[in-house]
Amino acid sequence: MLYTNTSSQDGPEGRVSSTIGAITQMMRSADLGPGDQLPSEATLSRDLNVSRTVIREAFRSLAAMRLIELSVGKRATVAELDYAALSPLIEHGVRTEQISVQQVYDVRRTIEQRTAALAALRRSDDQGREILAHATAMKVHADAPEKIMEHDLGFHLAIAKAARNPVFTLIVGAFEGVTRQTWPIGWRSRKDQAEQAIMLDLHEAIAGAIVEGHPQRAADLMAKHFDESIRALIVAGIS
Amino acid sequence: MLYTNTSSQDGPEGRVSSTIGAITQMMRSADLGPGDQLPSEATLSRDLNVSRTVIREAFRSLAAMRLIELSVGKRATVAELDYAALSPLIEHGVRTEQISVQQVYDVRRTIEQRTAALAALRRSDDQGREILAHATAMKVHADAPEKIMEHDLGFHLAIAKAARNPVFTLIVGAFEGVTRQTWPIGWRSRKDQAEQAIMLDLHEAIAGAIVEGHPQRAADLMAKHFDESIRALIVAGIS
DNA sequence: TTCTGCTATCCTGTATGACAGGTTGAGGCT
DNA sequence: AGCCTCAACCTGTCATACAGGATAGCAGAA
Repeated sequence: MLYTNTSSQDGPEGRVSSTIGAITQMMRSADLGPGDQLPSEATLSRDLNVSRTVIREAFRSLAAMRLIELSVGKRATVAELDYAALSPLIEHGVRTEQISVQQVYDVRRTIEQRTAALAALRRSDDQGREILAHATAMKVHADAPEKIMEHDLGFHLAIAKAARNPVFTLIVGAFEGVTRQTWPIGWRSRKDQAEQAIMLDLHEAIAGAIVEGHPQRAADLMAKHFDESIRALIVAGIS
Repeated sequence: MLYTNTSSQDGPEGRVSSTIGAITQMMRSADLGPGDQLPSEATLSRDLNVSRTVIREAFRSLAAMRLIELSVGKRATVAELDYAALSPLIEHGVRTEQISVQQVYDVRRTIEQRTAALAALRRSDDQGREILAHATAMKVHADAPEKIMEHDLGFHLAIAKAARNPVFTLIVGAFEGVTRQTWPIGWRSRKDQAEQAIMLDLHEAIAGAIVEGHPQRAADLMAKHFDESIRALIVAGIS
C-alpha cells in the first residue's frame, strides 16, 4: 500500500516542488503577512497527502529563499525582507567567475548614485546622523582597516535604507559579501596616506551632501567615489 | 548508540546550516565550476558525519538559492547563474506589502537606464536584431495584450543581456514575475489607441537608439518610457 | 486570589531503514 | 565494431523513532 497518492498529480518536477507551490499558494490565499504562522509540518503532511519529509524539504527551500523562517520547537512563520538574502547568490557568481568584481562595482555605481540622491531627499534626521557617524568613524580608525571596512559597509547600507525603498536595500545588501572580500585589496592598493585620505574625504562629502539635502551633489560625489574605487581595484589587478 | 557525533561541533543554528557551510566550503576548496558534480548524498553523509536527511535538506537549501542543481538519478551539480533566481523573493515582498509596485518600477527605471546605455555600446548584431524584433512584434500583435506583454518582457530582458553584465540580467529578471502581474493593469489604463501607440513607439525608439549605438539617447528614452509606465500605473490606482 | 512552578503536549531536528524508479557504464552478444 | 542488457549506483519518497525546545494549563504556595 505504498502509493495512496494517485489523486494528487505531482508536477514533472517532483513532489517537493509541487508542495512548495501549494504552500506559497496557501500563504497567498490566507493572506499571511510577516510574522504569521504556517500550519505545522504534521498538519500540512496530512492536508497535502505527502510525507513529513517532503514538507520539511519544501520548508527548507522556502526558508533558503527567505520566504519563511524556521525555528526549533516553534511553527514556521512568514518572513520579513532581509537585506542579506541575496548575498550567497552573488558570491557564488563571483566565485565561479560568472560575474566579475568590476561588473559588481558597475552595478553598485548605478544603484548607489540613485540611493544617494534619494537619501538626500528622504532621509530622516536619525538616518542622516547615522550616515555621518559612519563617515567620521572611518576617519577616526584610520589605522584599523577592519573597522574602516565595517563602517564603510554600514555607510553604504545606511544610505540605501535612507532612500526608503527596500528593493535598493536588498540589492546593496546583496553585494556586502563580495565587497567584504574585495575591500582589503582596494584599500591596500591605495599606497600612500594621501590616497587613503581622498577616499575618506569623499565619504564625508557624500554624507554632507545627504545631510544637507543636495541630491544632485550626493549622486555626483557617489559616482566619483565609485570611479575612484574601481580605479583602485584595477590598479590592484582585479579583473 | 545514537550520538556518535560529539566530535563535530554543530553551530548554534543546527546541523543543516553547518552542513550548508561545509558543502559551500568544499565547493570553494575543490574550485568547482558550473556543471561540476558534487559528491553523492551517501558520501557526504559519511564524510560529514550527519544523516542523509541532513544532507538532503542542505542540498534543497542550496538548490533553492540556485547554487546547485538537483536532478533525479544524477548527482548534484554546481549551477549556472539563472536570471529567474530572484523572482520569488521580490514577488513575496510585493505580496506581503513590504515592497510597493512603484518602488519596483523606480528600481527598474534606475537599472534599465543603465542597461539601455550599455546595450547601445556593447550589443552584438544578433542582440540588436533580437531587441528590434521584440519591439516590432509588440506593434504587430496590437490586439493581443498577452503577446504584447511577452514581447515587452523579452525586450527588456534582451536589453539587459546585451548590456553584457549578468548582474543586471539577474536584477531585471527578478522583476519579471511582478511585472507579469501588474503589466495588464498598466495596459488597460492606457485608454485609447493613441496612448497605447505612444508606448509602442517608445519601445521602437529605444530599440533604434540601441541598434544605432546612441547610449545617451537610449537612456533618455528608457527613462521616458518608465515615467510613462509609472504614470499609467498611478492612473490605474496602483500604490 | 494571584503568582509561581511543574508537567503534559505539541512541535521541530535528526537518524535509520526501506523501496521505487532514473542513470550509467561494464560486459556480453551479434 | 556496434548494440543490448543488466547490475550497481544514485536520488525521491515514505514510515518510524526519539531527543529536545516551546507552551499552555493545572496545582500548589503565598
